[in-house]
Amino acid sequence: MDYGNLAIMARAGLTTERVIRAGAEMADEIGFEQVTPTELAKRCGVKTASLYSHVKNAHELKTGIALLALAELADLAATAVAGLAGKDALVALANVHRDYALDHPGRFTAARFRLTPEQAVTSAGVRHAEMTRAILRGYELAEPHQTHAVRLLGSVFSGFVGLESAGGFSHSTPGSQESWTEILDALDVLLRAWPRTK
Amino acid sequence: MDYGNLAIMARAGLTTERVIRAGAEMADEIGFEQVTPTELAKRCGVKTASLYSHVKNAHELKTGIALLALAELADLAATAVAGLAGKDALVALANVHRDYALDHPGRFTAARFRLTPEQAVTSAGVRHAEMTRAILRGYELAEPHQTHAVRLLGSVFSGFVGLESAGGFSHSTPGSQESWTEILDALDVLLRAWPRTK
DNA sequence: GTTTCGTACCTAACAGAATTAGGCAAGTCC
DNA sequence: GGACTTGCCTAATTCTGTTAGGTACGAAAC
Repeated sequence: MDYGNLAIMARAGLTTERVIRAGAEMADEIGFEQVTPTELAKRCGVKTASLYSHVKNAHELKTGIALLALAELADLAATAVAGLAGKDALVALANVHRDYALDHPGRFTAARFRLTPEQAVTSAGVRHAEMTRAILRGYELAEPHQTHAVRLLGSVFSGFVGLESAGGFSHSTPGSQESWTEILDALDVLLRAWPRTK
Repeated sequence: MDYGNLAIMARAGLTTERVIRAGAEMADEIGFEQVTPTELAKRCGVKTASLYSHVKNAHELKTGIALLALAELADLAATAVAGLAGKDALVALANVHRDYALDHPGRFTAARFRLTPEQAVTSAGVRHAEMTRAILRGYELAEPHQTHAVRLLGSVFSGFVGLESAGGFSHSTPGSQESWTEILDALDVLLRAWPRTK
């Protein structure tokens, strides 16, 4: 065995948590799809095989990043909407999603990583639904309309931000920021005039 | 060389088009991410290396499937909305997206594959935007509101269908179909009462 | 009918990624 | 100081993506 480099061979001191956190940063820099055990090991200053002490395999690594992103996003959302109601809360929640996607593109796509049903119910995904439901209190929507509205908002946030970060709006005018503010205005109007025909 | 199997070694007769079409079917069966030259070659009854006569590499294969899906979807949308206006057109266009995603999950995620700007403008993606714009004629929205509305509709279609096929709505009541119809009702209301404050 | 030619397909080889097995050694608890 | 845990390593295996170069099928040219 080669002990020539003992002095610089200090342990990296990795844990599962740190590995996943490093993976999340890597996703933001080079893209979620490009996150690979080999590349992540290089970043952690460790041989590839050593990662497998902390993470079972590549798929579990990605799952871990997805769960981390969902939790982070839920935390940000919770503090953003605290103390707000009505349109202010709506705008705050919406912007949390958009800003997160712009600041952390890799984590954002990770958050859309397909989870198993068991993982999904354990994840922070449920907190997102609860939070969306919370901001709808100001609009006085009874069930089942409230659930439908929750799903609409989730769809718009996820859809708009997904299209925007995929470059879908970048080659036409006006800029996406204008559309975003007007769409939020429109959603506010819609939630107050929600059709309750049934 | 081994000529023992000459009788069953007839040429597969592949072309770029057929390879991509086979890839699209494969995506629907096993998922877009799992579409790989190795696996596709098996399906085509050909050695892996032989695919590279028709497709430059794995990434170009995926791009080809994405462009195919976008074109198919645009064709379906065009015939679905032909002769319709107002809410009928809105519902028809929306359902084309949802039905396509349910029938062809692999192709649907392929349609969201990230393209280069050059590919994007050449793709059928522009036809989608034009079609959405067309169904908005019935709502008499002037620019720039029309563009904002186009983007909202795109976001809702893409977002809802994406969440639904990822299982996002499958563990709560009511069923996603109910939300879908109510959301379309709501969008119709919204488009007629679109805020034009500026 | 033979020659010519393009190309669909092959074999062979390699690089890189994921994964497993087994071993050393660094820090910890007595 | 000895024993135990575990973080990290080396080594080997397998699988996928990709390139290079060759062979034969099918059609068109002569």
